[in-house]
Amino acid sequence: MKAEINNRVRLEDIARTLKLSIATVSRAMSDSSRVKQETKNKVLAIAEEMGYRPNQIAKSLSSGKTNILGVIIPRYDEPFFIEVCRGIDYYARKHNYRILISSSRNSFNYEKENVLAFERGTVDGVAMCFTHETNSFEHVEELIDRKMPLVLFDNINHKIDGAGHVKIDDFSSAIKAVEDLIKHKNESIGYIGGTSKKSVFNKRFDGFVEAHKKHQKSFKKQHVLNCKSYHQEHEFYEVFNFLSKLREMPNAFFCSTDNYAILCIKSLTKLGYKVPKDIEVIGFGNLHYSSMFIPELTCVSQPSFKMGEKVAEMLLNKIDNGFFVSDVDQDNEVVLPTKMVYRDTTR
Amino acid sequence: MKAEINNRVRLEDIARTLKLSIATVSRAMSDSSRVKQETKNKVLAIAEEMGYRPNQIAKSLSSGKTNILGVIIPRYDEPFFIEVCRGIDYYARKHNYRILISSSRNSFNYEKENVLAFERGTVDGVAMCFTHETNSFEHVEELIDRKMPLVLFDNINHKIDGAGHVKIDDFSSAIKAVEDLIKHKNESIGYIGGTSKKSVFNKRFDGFVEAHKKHQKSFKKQHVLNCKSYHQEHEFYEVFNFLSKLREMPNAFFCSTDNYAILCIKSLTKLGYKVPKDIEVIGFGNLHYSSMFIPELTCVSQPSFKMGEKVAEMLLNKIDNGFFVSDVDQDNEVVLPTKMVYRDTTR
DNA sequence: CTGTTAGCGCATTCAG
DNA sequence: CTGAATGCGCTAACAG
Repeated sequence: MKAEINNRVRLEDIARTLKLSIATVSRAMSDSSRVKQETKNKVLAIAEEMGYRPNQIAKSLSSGKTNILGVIIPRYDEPFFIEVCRGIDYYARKHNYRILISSSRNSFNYEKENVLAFERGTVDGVAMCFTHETNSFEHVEELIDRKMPLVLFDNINHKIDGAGHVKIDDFSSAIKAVEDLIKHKNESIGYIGGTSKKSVFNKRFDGFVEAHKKHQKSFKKQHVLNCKSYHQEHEFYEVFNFLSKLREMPNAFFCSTDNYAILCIKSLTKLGYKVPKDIEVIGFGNLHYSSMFIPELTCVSQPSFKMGEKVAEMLLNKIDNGFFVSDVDQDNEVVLPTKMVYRDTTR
Repeated sequence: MKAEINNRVRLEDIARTLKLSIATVSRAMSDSSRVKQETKNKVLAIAEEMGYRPNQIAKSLSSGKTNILGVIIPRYDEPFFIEVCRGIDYYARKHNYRILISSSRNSFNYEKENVLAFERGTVDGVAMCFTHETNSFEHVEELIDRKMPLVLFDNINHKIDGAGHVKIDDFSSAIKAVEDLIKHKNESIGYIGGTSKKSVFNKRFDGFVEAHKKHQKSFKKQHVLNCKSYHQEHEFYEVFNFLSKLREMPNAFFCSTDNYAILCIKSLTKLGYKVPKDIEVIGFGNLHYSSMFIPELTCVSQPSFKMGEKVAEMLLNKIDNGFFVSDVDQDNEVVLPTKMVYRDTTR
C-alpha cells in the first residue's frame, strides 16, 4: 500500500511476497551467514526483480552510521582544496564512504555553521581546513566533546587535542626554496604572499626569513607583500601595484602560492621584466595549471591529493578504531614531504 | 540513559527535564503556532543549555526529506564543474539545502554507480552532467521512474523526458567565435577540441563548420584535432605533436575549451610562433585562470556559476512543486547566453 | 536457520 | 495549547 504511494519497495514488501520475515530478508541482504544460501538467492533475485533500493536513511538511523564523511574547506575556487577533496574522496570510496563537502566561503561564521550542520548526525566524521579568519576553536573542540572523529589539514595554527592533523612542513619547504634562490647568487629576494592571518603563509614567510638568516643575508621590508585581497582580479591589481611602485626591484621572488607567483610573473612581464632572465620566481603548491603557464612555474610541490588520502585514512581509522586511537601515528599528526620542482621561472 | 551513552541529547531528554511531552518539544522546536510562546521559550532555552542538536537522520526518516541535493559531475579536476557546483551550492544553501557531490571519474560505470547511490534515499533530487562515455540512458530514466527530481546540465546529448535541462547554445557560440576569426581576415582556421564522444564538443565543432559554410569558406581536415587523451600532460603532447607535424600552419585556431586553447598557445610558442601576431587563438569557457594566462585568453565566456544557480533553481522547483512541474519554463529546458570576451590572443 | 520484538529520534495524526 | 500513540524502514537482540 505505502509502497505504491511513494513507489518504493521495502524489505517488508519482499518479505511478504516471499512469505519470510523482515529480519530474514534484512539478513539475506547483508549476506549474513545465518541465512541459508537458497533463501539468500531467492531474496536477492526478487529484490532485483522488484527494483529494491535499501533506504540509506533508515539504515543510518538504525545502525548509527551514515558512511558519509563531512569535509569543510575554506572555499571551492582554490584548486588545492579540490585536490585534497579528490584525495579524500578517492580513499573514502574505496572504503565505502562518500564525502559531503561544505565551503566556508572564507568566513569564520560559515565555518561554524558548517560544523554545526555536521553535529546533526549526517556524517560519521569530519575533515576540515580552517579559514584565514578562524581564530578561536570552541567550535571544533565542541565537535571533539561530542565524540565526532575529526581530522584537520593544511592551515593548522593550533593543535586540537583529540583531532588528527595532516600538513606539510611549510617552514622547511620555504627555506629550501629560498636557499635555492640565494644559491643562484640573487642579491636581493622579495616575498609575495597571502594574508598574514593564514598560518601556512606565515610559516612560509618565516622560512623566507630563516633562509636569509642562515646565509647571513638580509632582505628589505619594502620587498615584502602580504596581500589582503581575495578575488583574483583584486589580487592582481594589488600585486601589480606593489611591484610597479618598487624603487628597486629584487632579483628574485619567493611566493607563498602558485597563484601569487603567476600574478607576480604577469605583473613583472607587464612591467617589462623577463622571467627568469631578469628576475627569478618560485611558487608554492604545484597545481595542475602551474605547468601550463608560460613560462612553466618552478615551485615547491605540495602533495595535495596524497594529503587528502592521508586525511581520509586517519579519519576512517578514528571512526573504526574508536575515537582517540590513531594507527597512523601516535602524535595524531602526519607531516607530508614536499619537493622542489624546477621548471622555467628559475635559471 | 541512552543519552549518556552516546552523549547525545534528544527531544525526549528535553521533554523529561521540562516535564513536557516529546510532541510539544518537537512542535516548539519547529516554532509551531500550536505552542504557547512561553513554552517555546523554555524549550529553546533548555535545548540551548543542554546542547541539543536535532538528529537530521531521524528527521529525514520521519519527514521523507533530506534537504540534500545530489550532484554528479564527470570529474573534480575540471574547474568548470567546480564552478557549476559552486553555483548550485550557492543557490541551494540560500534555500536550506546542502549538496553532495559525486564524481564519475570520467567513467560511465561510476556514473551509474553514483545514480544508484542516489536512489537509496539520501538526496531529494539529483543534478547531473553526463560523462563523455555515457551513451545509454536507462539509469537516468530509472531515476525519473522512481520520481526523483532530476536536472541535467552541460553535456546533454539526449533530452530526458521529465528531467530539467540547463545548457548553453554551443553551436551558435562557436559560430560567433569562428566568425570573428573569419572577419579578422584569417585565410585558414584550425580546430582543436576534446573527444568527439562529448556532445558539447561536437556542437562546437559543428559551429566551426557552419561558420565556414556561412561565409563560403573552407577549412582543411588536417587542421582539425579531436584529442583523445585525458590527462593534462598527455593532452599537451597530443596537441604539441599534432601542431608540430602540420605542414602548413593555419592563421588561427578555435579551441573547444580554454584548456585546449592554452595547450595550443603553449605548443605554438614552443614552435616559435607568436600569439596573436602570427596566429590567433580563441578558447571556450572563460575559467578564472584564463585571464591569468600570458597572453590573456580571448574566449567564449560560459556562465558556469549561473548555470549552477539555474540548475539548483529548477531542481528545487521540481522538488517543491511536484515532479513534472517546472516554473522556470515549459520545455523543462533553459538555454543560458554566452558572450565573447576579447583579450590578448586575438588581434 | 528463521521469526518476534524492540528500538533508532523525530514528526504527526488524533484525542483531549 | 498539550499529550499519547503510531510509524518512517531498517538493524539487532533474543527466542526458538
